[in-house]
Amino acid sequence: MQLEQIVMSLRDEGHRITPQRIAIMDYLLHTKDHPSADQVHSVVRKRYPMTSLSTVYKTLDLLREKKLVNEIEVWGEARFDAQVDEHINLVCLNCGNIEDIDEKALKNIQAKIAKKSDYLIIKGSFEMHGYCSKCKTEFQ
Amino acid sequence: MQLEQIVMSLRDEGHRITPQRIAIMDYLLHTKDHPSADQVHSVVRKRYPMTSLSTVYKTLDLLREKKLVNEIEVWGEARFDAQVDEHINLVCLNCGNIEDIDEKALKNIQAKIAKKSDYLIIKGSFEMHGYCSKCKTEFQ
DNA sequence: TATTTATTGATAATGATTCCTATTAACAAT
DNA sequence: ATTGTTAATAGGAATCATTATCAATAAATA
Repeated sequence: MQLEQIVMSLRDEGHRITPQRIAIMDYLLHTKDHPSADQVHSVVRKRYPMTSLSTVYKTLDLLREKKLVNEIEVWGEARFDAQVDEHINLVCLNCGNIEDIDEKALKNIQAKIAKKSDYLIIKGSFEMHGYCSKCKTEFQ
Repeated sequence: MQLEQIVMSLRDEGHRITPQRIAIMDYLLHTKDHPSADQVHSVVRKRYPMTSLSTVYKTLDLLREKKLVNEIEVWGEARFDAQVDEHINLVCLNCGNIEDIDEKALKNIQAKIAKKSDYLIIKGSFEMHGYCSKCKTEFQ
């Protein structure tokens, strides 16, 4: 999704477009870091020093509600990602790095479970934990 | 896994077997609640009032390290489960209820990802979020 | 340009988890 | 069975991510 589209859809729903919100969205759209709220704050602050941590939290809440960002919990901390399509998050147990990986079979599984279980399924959240390419040499 | 086996394997590794540890393990082995540390504490306390929350946390840490319990994060809170085989956790977005569901295809996916990615995969963690049978009528 | 009110920033409050340490008790050795 | 060693416990303090509060600010509209 493009920044322009996101801005328009937010504006359409009556939300105000502030420099802080643009900076946060722009950063998330262009990074693969899966940053925490605190990381978002320090990165955005470099260009927009007037951005507070409260605002970062509130903006991330808004973007999550609108399903414009995905949130996963790692080590008791929320990590954010503009990739909102169904995918698997690879989480490094050593350095905390996160990578996205696509897997077509997820859709099938999701459909199967939706049938099999008595839950009304809204979304999947799939993680695999291990050691990333940089860390794995130390741990095998 | 049976309580007896767990006790033996812990003792073999030099860990002491205390009434608190037995009570915690016994509860986890016999519930489907996926309780939080606090819930474990209050349930165990009914039978063993001398059990402290610190001890619950430390016992859960130990059991997690020994891969005798599974831990997942829901709403910023850890939830525990004696089911340690690969499975999917169904999480209710309304009441926080968690159910386990088996899905053979997970093994295939895990194998595929292990090949496809450059991560050294240790374990998977699969969740599907939605509304449980009790809650879903209010939300559709 | 003025008006309305959502948003922001700063700080306090919350709550799950971890840390700390004197006391207790499991268990091995006697 | 008794004792000694030391892991485990209790309970309170500390930590830290997140949420709540609210006066000041600035988008958006007329």
